[in-house]
Amino acid sequence: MPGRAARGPKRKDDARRAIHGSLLSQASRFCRALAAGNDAALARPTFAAAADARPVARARRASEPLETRTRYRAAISLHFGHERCPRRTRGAPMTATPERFSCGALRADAIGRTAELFGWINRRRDHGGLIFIDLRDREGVTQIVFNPEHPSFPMAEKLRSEDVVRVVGAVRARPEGTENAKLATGAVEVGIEQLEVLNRSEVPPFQVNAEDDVDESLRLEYRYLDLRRPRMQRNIRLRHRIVKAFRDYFDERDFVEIETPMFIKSTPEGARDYLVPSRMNPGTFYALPQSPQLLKQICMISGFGRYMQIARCMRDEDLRADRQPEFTQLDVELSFVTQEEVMQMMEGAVAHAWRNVLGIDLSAFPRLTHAEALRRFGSDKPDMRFGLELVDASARFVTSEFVVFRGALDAGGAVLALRYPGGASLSRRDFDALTESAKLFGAKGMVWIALGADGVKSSAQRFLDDATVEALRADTGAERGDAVLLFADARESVSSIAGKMRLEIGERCGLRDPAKFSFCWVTEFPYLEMDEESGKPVPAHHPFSAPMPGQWDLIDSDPLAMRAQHYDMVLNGFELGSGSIRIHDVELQKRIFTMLGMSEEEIEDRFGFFVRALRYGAPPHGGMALGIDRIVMLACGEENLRQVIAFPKNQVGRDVMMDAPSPVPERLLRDLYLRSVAPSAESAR
RNA sequence: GGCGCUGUAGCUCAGUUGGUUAGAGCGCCGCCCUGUCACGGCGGAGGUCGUGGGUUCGAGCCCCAUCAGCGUCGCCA
Repeated sequence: MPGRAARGPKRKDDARRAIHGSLLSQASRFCRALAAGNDAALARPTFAAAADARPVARARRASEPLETRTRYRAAISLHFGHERCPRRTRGAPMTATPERFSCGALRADAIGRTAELFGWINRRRDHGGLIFIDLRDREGVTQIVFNPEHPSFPMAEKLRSEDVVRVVGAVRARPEGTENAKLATGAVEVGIEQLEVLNRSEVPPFQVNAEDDVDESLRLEYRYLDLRRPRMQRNIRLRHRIVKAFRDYFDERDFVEIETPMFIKSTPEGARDYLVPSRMNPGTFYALPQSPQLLKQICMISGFGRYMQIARCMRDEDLRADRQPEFTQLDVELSFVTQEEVMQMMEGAVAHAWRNVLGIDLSAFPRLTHAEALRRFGSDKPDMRFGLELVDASARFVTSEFVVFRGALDAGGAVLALRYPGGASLSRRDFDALTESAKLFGAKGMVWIALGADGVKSSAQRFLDDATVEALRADTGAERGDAVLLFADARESVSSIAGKMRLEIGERCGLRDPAKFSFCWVTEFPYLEMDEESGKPVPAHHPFSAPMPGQWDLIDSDPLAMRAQHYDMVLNGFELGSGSIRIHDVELQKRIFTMLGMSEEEIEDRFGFFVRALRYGAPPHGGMALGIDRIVMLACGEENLRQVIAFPKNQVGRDVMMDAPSPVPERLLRDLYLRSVAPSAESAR
């Protein structure tokens, strides 16, 4: 017995190492190809062939600024997707013969064996006297051949796309010259022996076997068909492996995954809550968690020391491409840690996932302070994939006669300059359009300077002397053929405008490469910010973060100058998540609440349970939460979260497959002591 | 709540200055085809041009309103 116990784990370790090793070698091949820009190795051959046959589709794709995104997706598909050689062949043989195979598993070495395959009809090629079927399952596609002499031939003539069948047949080499190099299983085919139709499919509303873009609400309505397609199979599987990598990483470091409740107390701060009425407690409501923030802090007070959870969170706010009403966080909290230790731990987790899932070794994340991020990039979530940093050109215009700039400067504002590589080739009309997009970001205007080969042109020519132009050129690092854009306004708004224009320029210049991953940390966030509505200071994030050491004294003298022990992880211009060292001192916590304008009673009512917990030996602690959906979205090269969530909501929070939310019978409302006052379908009629 | 884009066949899309019977590719249906693999060939069915109103001799096209989808600003401690 002791012997067996000792052998078990060891075997498991060996297996893990073996899998690990094979992944790493796959991954490094992938990375080498990416780095070498080896399109031949990266592009899906079927995709390339499709593009040739469809000039219209090809032209549309070529006109996309992010054509590289498609290339990247195709590349990861090769390694994680539908046509990948299966990592594990599931399902050992049920009997001696036939052996069960997945549709992506058959290779030359299976020739001569009898295979049993289950799958969907991907495509039927009927030659009258000979029928080929591409049978598809989650692993790939295998060609089945029906000869007219075989009794199943008439059945094969009736097979249609998405019918579900069981097939038994002999694995054999394809006749010489008919091998298909585009297919992993292209060397072999299965000669039919038995065909069993397990289920029929109606004609699907869109083609499951094509990579075409289909209207997204139709995809959502028939999500099960959409999920059958290689792209979504790949995304959801990649998601699983990233989540598993996180769980493994934290498990190896003695973290405990603790499930926190979905029905909790509404703490009316921050986002709008989703509410759940309580039948057993008339007139009262649970809230669904916006995050397990207080619960994970209480886990620290409970002495768990190292907590993690793949946590579902819900926020009832308007949606965006990168915001769903329910989403998933990698939630982490540790006791007795410094900010530095939390950051190292989280950076390690992400590096672990990238190495093990994507096969990419990340170097240490650069760090910048909040102030620095705003100054250099005009954003607290800078896209560090490219330079084109903002340049403060205020000093160049202090004596300028240009009223617009002088006005902004005299009012304490700033003039910011931005290099536009290759921008000199733009026409006046192009610059006008660019100015319009700047105005959409809130700019009052934009001055452009084109450093063309035939001289300098500008929208503010007569206010710019040669020395100023030369100075701006030197400041921004612009070269002949580039343009320099100038914006002037109050410091905060001009920074944000120029920051958004920087992204626009980066996009136009193809610098936002989805295959490039530029992580960074942003630190030293302001503790408080001025709420424009109320004119009162409010926490820039949440009221449980601790200020930077030694800054408590500022709370009375200069509260807005306080910095928090708060840090954000940023990837390619997306905020992946934030964390902080928390307040563990009950008096300090109450002082924050009080400063936010809460009375003693309100504190007790909303946070009494938490304040009480802090009194009983709460350890110093801190942590972080990362948005899994966004991480997976970027890892998949996708542009919106719906592509990495199996069953997402649309922009108004509807599940169009289930048709939720929906009205409920009056009786259910009565049980909950509820009455709807919404303008109902009835009253509308 | 504001702004922008989109809405034409089952799907993806064209549709000229407002002018006869609204087109293409894919899919679907039928027939033919023994080495295809986005098979091929021939034939066919399929349309409330999102909806309502207006202008006009005449509207897919112009105007107004409205609905839906997406994007975005506000919002998201």
